[in-house]
Amino acid sequence: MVKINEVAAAAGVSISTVSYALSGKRPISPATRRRIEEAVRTLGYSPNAGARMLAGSRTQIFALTEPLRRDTHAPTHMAFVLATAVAARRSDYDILLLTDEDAKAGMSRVAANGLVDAILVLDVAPDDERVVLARAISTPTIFIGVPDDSDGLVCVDLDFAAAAALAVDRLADAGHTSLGLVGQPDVSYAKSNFPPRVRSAFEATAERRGLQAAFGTTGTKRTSRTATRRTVSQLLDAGATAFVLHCTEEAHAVVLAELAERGLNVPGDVSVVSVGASFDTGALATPVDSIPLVPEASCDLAVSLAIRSLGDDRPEPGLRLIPPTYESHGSVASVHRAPEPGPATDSDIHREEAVH
Amino acid sequence: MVKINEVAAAAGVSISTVSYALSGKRPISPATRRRIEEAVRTLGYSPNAGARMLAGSRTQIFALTEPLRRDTHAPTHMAFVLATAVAARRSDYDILLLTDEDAKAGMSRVAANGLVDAILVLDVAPDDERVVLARAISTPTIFIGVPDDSDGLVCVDLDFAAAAALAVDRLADAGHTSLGLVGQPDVSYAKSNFPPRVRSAFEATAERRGLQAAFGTTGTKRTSRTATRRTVSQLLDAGATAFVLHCTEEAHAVVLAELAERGLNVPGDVSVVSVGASFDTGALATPVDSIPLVPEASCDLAVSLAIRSLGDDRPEPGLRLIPPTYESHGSVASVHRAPEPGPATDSDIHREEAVH
DNA sequence: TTGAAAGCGCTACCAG
DNA sequence: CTGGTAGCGCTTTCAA
Repeated sequence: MVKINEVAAAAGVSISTVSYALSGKRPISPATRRRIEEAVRTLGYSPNAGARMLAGSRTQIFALTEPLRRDTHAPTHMAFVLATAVAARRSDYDILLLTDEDAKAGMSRVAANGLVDAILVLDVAPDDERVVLARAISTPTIFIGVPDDSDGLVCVDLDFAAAAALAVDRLADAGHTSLGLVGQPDVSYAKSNFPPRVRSAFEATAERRGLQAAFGTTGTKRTSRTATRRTVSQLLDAGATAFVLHCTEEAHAVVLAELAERGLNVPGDVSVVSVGASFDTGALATPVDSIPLVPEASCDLAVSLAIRSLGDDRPEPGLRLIPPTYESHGSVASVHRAPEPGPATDSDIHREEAVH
Repeated sequence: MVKINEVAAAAGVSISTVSYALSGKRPISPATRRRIEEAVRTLGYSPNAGARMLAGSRTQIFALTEPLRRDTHAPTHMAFVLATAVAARRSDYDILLLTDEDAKAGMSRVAANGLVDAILVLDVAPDDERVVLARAISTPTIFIGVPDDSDGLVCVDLDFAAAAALAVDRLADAGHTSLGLVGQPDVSYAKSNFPPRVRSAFEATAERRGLQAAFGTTGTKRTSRTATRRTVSQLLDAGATAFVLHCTEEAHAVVLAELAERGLNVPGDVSVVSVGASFDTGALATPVDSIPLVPEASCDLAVSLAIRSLGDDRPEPGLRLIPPTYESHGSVASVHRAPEPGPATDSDIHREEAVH
């Protein structure tokens, strides 16, 4: 492994000059800079990571903690890991994986031994145990996701509540008066932080707009075809003319297939909007309007906050909620014929039932 | 961050004694050892990672390179990453993620700057570009998967060929004379290293045993329900009375559903064996015999080889193929009635058709 | 069984 | 604009 003194010798300068040329922390004459860069290239020099850490107290490594529970949706998770890694590399950072059985052990360790400059927290649970730990350590920590108690933390996420509200508003504007939400498997409402946010915003906005709102999940522990089908039919029975989907790609496909089988046309008979999907809903059998969850958006922001945490303008603690965007794919249509007013009672209007 | 001299002071010994007590590289009297451990605990000492790297030239970090192509099957991939991380932590190693757009860049970098002690290569392609690089760098590199040209490399993998052969043999022993292989999406046969190994061993063993063998994939770029269904019916049309499955969990479910819909009973009418699955085939609607791919097996071995590479008994280059194991779940039955010998010609016997 | 001290390769301060 | 050099915190000889 070639070291800095060899580069210095090859370029005919001192090692401090090489160091400064590489870090850009002080002006170097174009001539010497060129000679140094030349030497670096021909010798294939790359500064020793350990020495750098020790001397500079910057490791150029971020830890990424991910509990990897059994019910984690692998594709989405992978998209976040990838997006984080790419964003980090853009700023010359590497990612150290912390998949500890006991998430706290890994975080404490890297916080204590100075292996990483900051910690990024993925797959945040409502009552995440990493929250208390983050407050205790001095290593800057950024949450990608919002725990119940986010006091004093720096958190980044899609504004799921606004996304759900946006979906409901669009459908309401199109004249729909009865909506159905096809949600995640039951377990996600306890273990993850965002499904509940979607659900309550869905219900609250529907209530505000005076719409009927029904809710159903796509399984117990994981997405199941039969549970999804059952939910679709129950939501239809409840009178839904529009669906909000907050579920896996497979569940999207099942919902669309189920509607097609019943001869229901999208958007002719039923309108559909997807919320928080991180795959391309335009590529489904029936393209579906989407208010997507964009991993790159959250992860880029998280990385830039992590980097800022190391400098002077440390970011204020608080939530950074990314505003939702609406992608049209033609799956929402206005309701033209007046809705047949059945013998609806007041209590029906605000009904919201869990279907499992 | 508390440092070694503080521990030494607290324990009333020299810093070298602390260092040796922690590394166990020389005998320490029980009394001093106790005092040191005590001090370490109360002070919460953890040796500075950078200093350790610099002085000891051991980083306690392994790089894990994973190209993360679009067609990567996320759940399987995640299982391997997790298994690697867990195995590494057991030996006090952390995992640095290398998801570079350009895999080679990351590997060269960590090899040049000494950030990692060894590199683990995941998701190996037949003509993987990381192969040439691995030969060029001095950082020990372990492949989890087998590239076409594995000369001089240390590779670990399930013996997919033996697994496929075992499946065919079991079915042949049960009296089946016509087998169908439900494989991966087409693209995997070019981009991945193991699907071709399964397919060719399947065909070769069938030929050796004098069986008919037909082959079909589960999609073009990714697993699709319709493609899988079509393959099932084409294999049945080809006369298959037994299926070997080498596909995703979803595809397994589709195959079983398709058989059930046709009133075909498993194992009464059709026998089924799964090869290379890393999920629980016993938990499917119809439990299926399995010759599983166990991520832990490959990853544990890979990690132990990586560690050995750092010591004196460096492992010889070469393939370490893990022998397959057979898990019964009752999905294979003997064929009792003699097979009706249709007007089979010689060319039919060895027919093998790709169904897409 | 224990200590003292020489580096590991780099960053960043102090000089010039 | 450029050099010299003192550490960074640890591991590991060399001595006792």
